[in-house]
Amino acid sequence: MIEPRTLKGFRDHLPAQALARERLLDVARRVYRSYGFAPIDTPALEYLEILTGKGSAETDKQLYRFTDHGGREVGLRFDLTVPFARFCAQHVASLGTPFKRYHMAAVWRGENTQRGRYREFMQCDFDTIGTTSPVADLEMVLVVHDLLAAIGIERFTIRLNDRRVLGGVLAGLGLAERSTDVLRSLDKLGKATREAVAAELASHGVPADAVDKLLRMAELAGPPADVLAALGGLVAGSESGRAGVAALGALLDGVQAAGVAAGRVVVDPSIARGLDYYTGVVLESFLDELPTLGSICSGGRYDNLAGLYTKQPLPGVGASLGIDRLLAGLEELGRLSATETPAEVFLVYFAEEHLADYLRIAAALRAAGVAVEFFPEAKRVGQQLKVAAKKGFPVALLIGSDEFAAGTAQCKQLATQQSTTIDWHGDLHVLVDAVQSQLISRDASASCRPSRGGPPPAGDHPGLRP
RNA sequence: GUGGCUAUAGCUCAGUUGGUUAGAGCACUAGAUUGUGAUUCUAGGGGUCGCGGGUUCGAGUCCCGUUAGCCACCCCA
Repeated sequence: MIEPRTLKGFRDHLPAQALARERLLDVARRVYRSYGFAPIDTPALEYLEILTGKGSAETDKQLYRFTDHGGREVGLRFDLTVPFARFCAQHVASLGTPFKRYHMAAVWRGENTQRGRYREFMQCDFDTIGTTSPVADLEMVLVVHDLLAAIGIERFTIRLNDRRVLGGVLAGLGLAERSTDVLRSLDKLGKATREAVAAELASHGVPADAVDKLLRMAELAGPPADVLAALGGLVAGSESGRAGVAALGALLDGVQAAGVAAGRVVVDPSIARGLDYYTGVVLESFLDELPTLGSICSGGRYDNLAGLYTKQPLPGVGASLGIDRLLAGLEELGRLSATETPAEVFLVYFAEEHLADYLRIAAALRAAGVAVEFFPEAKRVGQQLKVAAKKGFPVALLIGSDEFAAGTAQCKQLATQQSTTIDWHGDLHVLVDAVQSQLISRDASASCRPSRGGPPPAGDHPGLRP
C-alpha cells in the first residue's frame, strides 16, 4: 500500500476552501477588468536561463529546476513577473503600449514553509507597462484598495513609500553604497526591537548619528501630510528624493480625489521591499487584525522590466495579490464560510414514481440560472435534509406525493428551518419564480452589512461570513 | 537551507515516575422513526499511537533518524 501524502508546502484544497478561493479569484478578476486590465497566461515551465537571468542568489536557490526529456535545462516559474518580462520582450510589438494585463496563476518556490508560506501558491498580478505616467501609479493603489474592499475585508492598511525617498535620505547620510543592507535592516522595524535594528545598522558600519536619523525617519507616522513634510526636510539635498516626496504627495491627493476613506492609505518610510527592481513608489498591504501574517498584496514601480530580454525600455508599475496567504489569514480570523456546495437549491428525492417530475423541475431551475443538486437516493427525508444543512445549501425544495397531489411545494430555508408553501399547480414558471424570490430574500437579509469607510464594495462578499 | 517546538480515531484532546486487550467528546454508519436536519435512546465501524530503527522482561511514554506542521533566522505572496 502506498501512503497517500502531499509534498511539504503543497496542499490539497477541499470544497469549502476551494470555493472560497475561486470566489476570491472571481473578485480579483472583476476588479482588474473594471480598470481595463486584460488577462494573459504563460507556461508554468520556462527555460532555466529565462528564470535565472535576474540572477539573485536567493531566487536561484528556491527555483525548482530539472532537465527535461529533450535534455533542456528548465525551471518552474517562482513568480509571475519574470515570465511577464519575457512575454513583453516577445510581444510588445504587437500589443503596443501602454499595455495593462492581469495574470492569476500558481508559482513554485522551494523555500521553507510557514503559516501563509507555501511551496506552491497562487499569485494574482496586474501591471501597466510602457508608461511613466503617475496616473498608472495611482491606478495601482486604487486597484489594490478596491480589491481588498471588494473581498469584504473591513480593516486593512495600504502602506506607501518611494524608493527615491529612501535613496535621497541614504545619499544625504553618505550611505548610498550600503543601501541594500541598510534597507533590509530598517525593514525589520515592525518585528524586531528598535535597539536590535540599531545594533544591526551599526554592525553594517553606519555611524551612530546616522543610525539615529534613519530610525527617526523609518518611525515617522501620523497624518500623511506631516510625514511628507518631515521627509521633505530629510531629502532636501537630493533632487530624486524631492521627486519621490512629491510623487507620494500627488498619489495621496489622487487617492483622496478617488474617494478612498482616509486612513486606509498611509505613508510608511520603513517600507522598502526586498525586490531590487523597484525604483519608484512601493506598496505593501496588511490585514490590521493580523499584521504578523505579512503583506498580502505588494508592488511598485520599476524603470525597466525586460532589460534582460530586449533593448526596448519598458517602464511599468504593478502589484501582486497573494490569495493563498490571504486565505490563510481569513481562515484564521474565522471569516471563511463553511459552505461546501456551489449549488443553491437542494431538491429532496421522495419517491421513484416522481423521478421524471424531479428531473423536469431541476432542469427548469437550471435553465433559469439556479444551481440545483438533486439527491440521487430516495433515502429518508430527515437524512437528506441533514446532508443539505451540513453542506450549506441555502434552501431545500420538498415536493412529495402530498405536494404533487395538492399542486404545492415546500421551500425550506435551511438556516432558519422556516418553510414556505408554494402554489404552482404544475406550472414550472411559477415554481421557478417563487424559488428565485426565496433565494433573493435570503441574500438581501444576509448581505446588508455596513461597510466602514471607502466606497461600497462592488457586489457581494464572496466566501465570507456575513 | 540553519536552529527550536510539536505529531495519539475524520476533528478537538486525555493517557499519571515506561507495566496487561489505548480512552472521551464531537463526527460518521445502522436502527427506534418506508415524509422534515443542530433533541433523545440503542447498536456499530474506525487507531500497527506520523514513519523507521534502538534501549528494555516490557515503549504511546526514553534515545536516534526521517517525514510533516508551526515558530525564529533568511527571504517573501
